[in-house]
Formats: sequence, structure tokens, C-alpha cells
Amino acid sequence: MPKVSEEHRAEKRQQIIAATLRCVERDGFHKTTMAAVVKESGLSAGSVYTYFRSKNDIIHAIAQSGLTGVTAAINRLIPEEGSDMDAPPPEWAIEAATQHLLDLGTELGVDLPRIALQTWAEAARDPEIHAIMVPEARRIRDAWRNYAEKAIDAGQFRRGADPERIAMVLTGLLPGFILQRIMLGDVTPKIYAAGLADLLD
Amino acid sequence: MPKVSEEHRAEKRQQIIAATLRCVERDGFHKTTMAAVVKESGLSAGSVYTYFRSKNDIIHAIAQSGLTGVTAAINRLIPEEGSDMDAPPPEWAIEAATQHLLDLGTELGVDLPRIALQTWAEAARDPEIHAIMVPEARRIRDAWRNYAEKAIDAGQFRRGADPERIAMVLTGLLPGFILQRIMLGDVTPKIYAAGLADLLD
DNA sequence: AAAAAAAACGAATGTTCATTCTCTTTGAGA
DNA sequence: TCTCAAAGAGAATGAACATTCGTTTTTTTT
Repeated sequence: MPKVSEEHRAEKRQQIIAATLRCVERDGFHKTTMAAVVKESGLSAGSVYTYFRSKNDIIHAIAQSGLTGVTAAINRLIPEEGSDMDAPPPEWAIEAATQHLLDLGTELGVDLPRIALQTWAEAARDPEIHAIMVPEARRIRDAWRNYAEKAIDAGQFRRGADPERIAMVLTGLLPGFILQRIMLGDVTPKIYAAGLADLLD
Repeated sequence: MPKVSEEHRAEKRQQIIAATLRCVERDGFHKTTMAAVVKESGLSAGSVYTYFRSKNDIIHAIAQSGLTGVTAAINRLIPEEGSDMDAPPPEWAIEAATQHLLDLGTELGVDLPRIALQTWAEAARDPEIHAIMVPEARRIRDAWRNYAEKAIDAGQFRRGADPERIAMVLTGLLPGFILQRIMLGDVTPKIYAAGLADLLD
């Protein structure tokens, strides 16, 4: 084939990333071999290497896109952009966020919680990946703070409460949901949200 | 040396585990080479292999002890065993639990959050490690449920609230603390607890 | 329809690493 | 003090794996 269009190239890259995600869900980044990615993608070794310089390059691409896909949506989901509606109660927001995470995974055909966990573990040990992922983590926190500000205005929380601190707790609930889903498997968005409601009285 | 006492053997194993933990904190399980463990432990390759059958064997030992060490203590910390004192408010409990996690890490000379994250990632992809870690995860949840029951009695939460659900949320707050500590680095037990207090009104 | 340029292929390569093996040292028991 | 079984050492081994390379296929362009 001669030089191929930029869109086709992007599609192929996406196909390789999708194959890698399926491998990573099963085996984690380090036990995922390029041979497995090659097989899962249906391409050949040489071909994969015309789209990505290295395995590490694929991982970086995942670190960049993976979270963004999930959380840009959460971002939009939560804070009721410039509108006249009040911010929803936190249990509703948490249910929506966790549910969205699962739905997006279904849509992509992968178990997003598992992949997210592997990605975080990589970020914890590889400064480059950490650097790639921090901005998105910050964006999630900011989205929650944005929500918290509105929720304070709406009287959901004590007037004078610190929105950044509230955002820390709400941000923290997501990994907790993911981890318990992996370790104990019994948490659902609805139950988790109900638990938060119980906690809030 | 001739056959060595069982205690001495246990000490040596501990020494190797401690060395491995230092490596894992830096590099994760898969990028930690046996050469690094050997160097960090101050022993020789042959020697390490007289105390552990394999690298995997060391990892299993960590999965077994790692969490147990942390959380058995949390377990004791939270629920005010058979006493006449009321259960503390949840923000106090969360502050104590997260603070304990950091303190124990300091005591062991490692960053426990990082190691915990690596361990969870392993559990997510290796069924054997998962099986090793599930009972402890369950124990943490149970400890929180135990706390929740007492806290409901003490009027901290709505009478009729479901203690198991509340336990899910409280359990979930710990990984959230750990992950934000690694990704954003700005969370402390005090701030996190204050955030929870704000959330609770 | 021929040429050219890039993609696809998959066997070959070289490196990294866990584990083993042989040799040496050690110290508890006789 | 001497013996010997076990521990300690570290070089050697072999398997696994990412990446490359020489060749073949494809399809746009002329």
C-alpha cells in the first residue's frame, strides 16, 4: 500500500490501542506481550511498529486517551453548566459518575475499572506516565470542585464549606468504587450512592 | 552455616521482603528484578533463593502480609471494641485510618500508598494474588460495617441506615486517599477528614 | 498498465532476566 | 577440634520478549 490517509492511520492506531486495552485488562501492562497485541489486533508485528514506535509508545497513548475519554464525560455530566437548575445532591452525582464509567466500558467492550487500575499503577512508578496523567486527574478534581461550589450555593452543603476539600472526598470515592468492584465485586453505582446518602443522613 | 533456627529464617525472609518492598515502591513488581532485590537485601542470588522458591513466592508473601499489617491495625483502631464509649464521628475515623496508613509506612521506611497500589494492580490481573488478598479486603469492609453499626446506634447516622452500604463508602474513601496522594500529592488525613466533615454538613 | 512508495509480514536478533549450579564458607554438634 | 550439612556466593544458563530487517503485497499515481 502507498501512503495512507491520516484518518485511516488514526483508525489503525485506534484499532491497536483497542487490542492492547483488551490485553491489559486481562494481563496488565507488563505481562502484555507485543505478540499478544499483534495477535489481538489481527495485524503483524512489523505492521504494528509502523503505527507505534514501541510498546511504551502505545502505553503512553493509552495513558493520554484512557482517562480523558472517561472523565471529560464525567466533567460534562456533573456540574449543570450555565443553567438555572440547582446542582444535584452528591449521591446522585456519584451514581451518575460511577454509572458512566461502567457504561463507557461496555461501549468500548472492556472493563474500564481494571484498565484504570493498571494505568494508575503505571503512573505511580513511571514519571513520564505520571506527568501525562496528572493534568487529567487535576481536571477531575476541578470538575468536582465546580460541582461542590454549585452544590454549596444550592444549599446541599453547609454554607462556608471548602469546595476543594469536598472535591477531594468526591474524587476519592471513584477509585474506591473501582477498587471494591475489582476486589469484592459487590458494589454498584446505585448501592454506592445509597451508601453515601445514608452517610449524609 | 549449618541449619539455622526457625526465627533466624523468619528474620531473613523479612529482610528480603523489606528489600523487595523498597524496590516495588520505586519500580513496581514487574520492573523489580531479582538482581535489584539481591542488591537491596545485601545477600546473594543463591542465598535469596534458599529463603524463597521464586520471585512470585516473594510477591505472594507481600500480598499476604502487606495489607494484613496495615489493616489489622485499622480494624483495631476504628470500632471501639466492647466498651461504653460511643463510636467516633466518621471524619475522625477516616482521619485516624489514613493517618495510621502513613505512620505505618514511615515505621517500615516505605511509602505504603505506592506499594498498596501496586499490590492491587497485581490482584486485578493474577487470580492467585486476588484470592490471597480478598479475605483481607473483606475484613476491612467488615471492620467498617462494625463501626457503622455502632455509629448508627450512637446517632451519627440516620436510624435505619444500612451499615453495609455505609461501610462500602467508608472503605472506598481509603483507596481514594491513596490515589490522590500519588497523583496529586496534596491530600493529608486532616484535610481529607475535613472534607468529609464538610460533606456531612 | 507500469512504477514507486509505503504498508504488511513474520522469521531472525539480541537483550534482559529469573533461576540454577557449582564451589566456598560457616558454625552447630560430636 | 573435626565433620558435614546447610547457607552464601556469583557465574552460567536458557527462556521470554521487544524490536528489526529483508521480502512481499498493495494501491495510488503517472
